[in-house]
Formats: sequence, C-alpha cells, structure tokens
Amino acid sequence: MIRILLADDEHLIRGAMAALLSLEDDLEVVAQAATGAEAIATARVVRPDVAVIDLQMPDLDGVAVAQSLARELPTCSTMIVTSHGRPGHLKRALAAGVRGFLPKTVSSDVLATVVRTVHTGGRYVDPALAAEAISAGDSPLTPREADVLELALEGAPIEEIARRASLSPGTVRNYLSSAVGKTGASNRHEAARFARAKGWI
Amino acid sequence: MIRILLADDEHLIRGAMAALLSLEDDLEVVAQAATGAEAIATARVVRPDVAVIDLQMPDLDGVAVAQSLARELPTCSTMIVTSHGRPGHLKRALAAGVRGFLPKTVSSDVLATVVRTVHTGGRYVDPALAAEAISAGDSPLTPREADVLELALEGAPIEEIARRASLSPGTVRNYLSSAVGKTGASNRHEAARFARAKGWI
DNA sequence: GGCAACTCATGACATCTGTCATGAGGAACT
DNA sequence: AGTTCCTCATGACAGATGTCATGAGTTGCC
Repeated sequence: MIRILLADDEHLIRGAMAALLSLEDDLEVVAQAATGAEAIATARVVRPDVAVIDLQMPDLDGVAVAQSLARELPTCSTMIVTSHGRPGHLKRALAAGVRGFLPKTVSSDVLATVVRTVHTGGRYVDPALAAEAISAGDSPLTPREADVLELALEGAPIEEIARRASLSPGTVRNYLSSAVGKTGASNRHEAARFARAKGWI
Repeated sequence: MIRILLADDEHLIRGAMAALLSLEDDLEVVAQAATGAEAIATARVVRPDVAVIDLQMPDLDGVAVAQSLARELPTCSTMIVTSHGRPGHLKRALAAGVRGFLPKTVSSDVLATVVRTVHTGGRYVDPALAAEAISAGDSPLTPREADVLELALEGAPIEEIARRASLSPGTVRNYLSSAVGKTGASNRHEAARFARAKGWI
C-alpha cells in the first residue's frame, strides 16, 4: 500500500483527486493539505511514501515545499501537478529533487501510474512539458536583469522599479534595455511577458 | 436523477469531479467534454439537466458556452466553476443566464448542493466572489477605451495597437490617456493590469 | 431642437523610455 | 597577470508616450 499526501488549495480538486486515487487498490490518501506550510507540517507527522503537490498554492509554491520535503523526509518521493505548465518551473522542480511533474490535463490512470513510478524510485515528466522546457532553452538573462525584469512585470514606472531594486534609474534602464535586446521585444513590458512565458522570471 | 454534463479541459479534474458527483445517489454524470465546442455539441445530443462548465477552456470561454446553451437548451441549467475568480466574469456570466458560479476552492458537498439548487430553478453565487464583484464596482471605461486597453495588455507598442484597432496612433493615445486617468495608474500597462484585475476588460 | 456622451482625429508640449558610449570595481577562470 | 563577465553608474540623444486643447461627426435622450 502506497501512502499518499495530497496538497492543493482547491478543495474541490483535492477532494476529487483523493477520491480518484482511493479507487486504486494499492494507493491510499493518508493526508491532505490546503497550503504549502500545512503540507510540510502534515508530512512531518504522517511520513507519507509519496507527496502529490499542486504547483500554485497561496503561501509556499510547490517547488519550495518539495525542497523542504526532500531535506526532511528523504524517503518520501515528491511529485508536482500543475494547471499552467511554465518551463521554468519544471527546471526548478527537478533541481529541487522532484520526481514527477504533470499537468492536470492528464488522465487519472496516468496519475496513478506515475505515483507508482516515483514510489519505486523512477522519474516521470510529462512529454509535452519536457518538450516545452527544452524549446524554451536556458535563460540568456543575467541574475540582475531577471530581477529587474520581474519588477517590471506589473507595469510599474522605472522610478519605482529603481526604488524597489535599490538601483539608480539609469542602471535600471540599462538592464531593461539589455533584456529587451535579448528577448527581441519592443519594450520592457513585452520583454517581461515573454520572459515570464519562457519561465525565465 | 439529475443528469449532468461536465466540461473542463483538465482531464484529471474533470474525471475527478465526475467521480465525486457520481458518489451522490441523485446525481449522474451523463457526458463529459474537454473544450467549449465539444460541450455544446455534446449537450445538443444528450440534453442534460445541468451543465457544469469550467470558466477557462482552450477554445470558447465558459461564459460563451453558457450563452449558447441558454439559447439552445432552455431547460438546461448552467453553472460555472473556476480557479481564478475575476469579478468581471461573474457579471458576464450572470448576464449570460448562468445560475451558479463557484470557485474550485469549495468542497464537493457544496458542489453537489449547488447542482441541486440550480436544477430546481434556484441560483447560487459564491459569497466571496460576490463580495469581490461588488467591491470592484462598474467599469468607468467606455467600450472603446476597454477595447484599446485590452490590446495594450500584452505590452504591444502604440503603433501596433493602432493597427489592430484600426485607429490612428493619436486616437489610441487619447483613449489610453483617458483610461490611465480613470484607473489612477501611472501608465497604460499598469492601467491594463488594473482593469483586468477588476474584470473590466 | 438642444444637450450629453462617445468616437475619431490632429497638433503641440513635456516627460518617460530605450539605446549607446564609457568607465570603475569585483568575481571567476586561465 | 590578463581576460572575461557581471554589476552599477553617468551623460547624451532620439523616439515613444502621456497630457491637453480643440473640433467634427454620430447617437440617444429629454
């Protein structure tokens, strides 16, 4: 019997996935959590075999949870399910020791199969997401460029970005100009959206 | 027995919700669809009592589906479930004749209850979403301002917005300037994000 | 008919942004 | 020690953008 921890902030989906997994004879959902913090706390107590974590949760993001779990419970395999598969997340997730990475568009059969796969030490990444990640390539942005571009995401004026990054406005413009060049965009807003889509920020 | 059509592009969630609803004695999921078009086509054939539609789907948006269903199958009550509850959608949905509007954070009990409620002619809107919609208020934007602002969402330069809206660049700047003033933003990108958050575009 | 609101446009002006040249300082690698 | 890259900064310039005044044409309402 594989003991599973399920974490997703959407009750409906969490409950539904629990119902699905419980239909399998060899799977058992032993705990559920609605936030990242709750997931970690619960995992410490119930020590599940496999943790199925939603990528986007109100507090901690799924990858952060995976990182904690990998450190605290090495025997627990973590897999992530997500609605919006952005390439950058996959890369971060694998680096955090995640063993499975799936979009929520997969069927329940696949979900159950992957739970078994990661439990026996295997890995599974959704082929479509993997292809996307490969085609997205590595980020050409320097760390600082990425920082600044991220602050530009919400549409703030340069003045504010400079304050929030503790940089001079001129420097901010230089980084943004460089980022715009690297992304092929025609202004920082387009560049920011592009970089976000590629998972670079 | 209430006959239900379920539409959601995420297999996992659709299958899971179907499993949950089927646990109820008086509910029966008679059809499932992964896209808006598919949902409409299927509904024409199976003529369900209640349609449970996801708001965001690859082709048609949930509200558009609801509109078609209301016209073609007046006996079928439509309800919408969604992950990201933006105020504007709720307003549009109610205008389209949707009888139930829920975030996916609700429990399965609530889902089943609401299915029964809309089937008997009642209405149900999640209280939190309703509150949000009220606090968002009515859009102060004129239709054209909203159009132009929407084109500005992706960060395109004015030149391109003008082409896509078939307007002169000067006119586009006027509309955007007006929209920026009304939203209290400091540039069109911030204004666009703000308006989107309020559900105005 | 008169009024108000919306749509579309032009021109002028100030400011904001994007681009480029340039340079100092630090870290990493050979 | 030399090279390369990143970080941070300044100054200058052109072009993009935001703001304002103004006006013509349309529609809907009283």
